[in-house]
Amino acid sequence: MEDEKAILALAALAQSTRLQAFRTLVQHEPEGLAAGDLARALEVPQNTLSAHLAILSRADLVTSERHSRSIVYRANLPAFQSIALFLLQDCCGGRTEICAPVIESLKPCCPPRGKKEKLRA
Amino acid sequence: MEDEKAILALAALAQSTRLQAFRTLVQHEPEGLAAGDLARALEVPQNTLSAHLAILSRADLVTSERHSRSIVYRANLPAFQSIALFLLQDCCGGRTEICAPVIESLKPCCPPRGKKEKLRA
DNA sequence: ACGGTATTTCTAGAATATTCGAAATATTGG
DNA sequence: CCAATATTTCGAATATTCTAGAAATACCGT
Repeated sequence: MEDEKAILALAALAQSTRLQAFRTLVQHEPEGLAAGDLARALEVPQNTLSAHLAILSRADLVTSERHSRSIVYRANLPAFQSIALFLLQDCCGGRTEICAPVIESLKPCCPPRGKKEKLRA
Repeated sequence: MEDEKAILALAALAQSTRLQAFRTLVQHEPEGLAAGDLARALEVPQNTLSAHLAILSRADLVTSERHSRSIVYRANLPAFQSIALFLLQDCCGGRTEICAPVIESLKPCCPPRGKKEKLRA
């Protein structure tokens, strides 16, 4: 991932309405959420949200698909993973020991495979 | 980590000079780099870089310490880890299966330190 | 085709960000 | 204290972002 893409994505998430929107879309994976429903959920005018969704879309963090009258938005999880990876590798690239703690912290949240969901803690 | 802090950090990194600056500081851990040296390395006027460093600092992504005449900046790696964690957990919170691939991708980059070395809880 | 619904585009004002020269501030050595 | 060095603050020009009302566009059911 090139810097420009990463910057686009970071900037897209660096705004409260958009961060909330992305979060909400993640929670509604994989069904997605119509633009209007999302606007209602976030209590934001539809045209304002539309602008934010356009920014998230340009950053490739969300995808959209028309479903009859509505346009259903979905979080683009692979793209999001790429951003996270880019950030961490950017830092790991120089310093191997930096990411290990992050991985450790992540494990309880995301059992890499197999084990039952222990995450109810 | 609250949203506001995360947004501050994301916005701080969502700018090419600042992203470069942070990256460079990570590579110079743990010695750090004087503001002037960093400006020279990035080929940016000192006062311009100063403004960017102030933003990174306000976002808690870098720390600074005076060393005689120079002010030495360092990447705040724990804070950076928090951001990465925040982003990933934000997403993992709703969807457990999302982070696993990220962890997988991260492993080759950051061997979990063969030893059980429990990096400082 | 018409009326109703869903979403986006247009537009514009206010707020914020970026850049950098010039001036100001802090620190050290003599 | 003075001169030299390192960094930050100030000021101003330019550019971008955020917001939302109004208008336009796309779609569906009848």
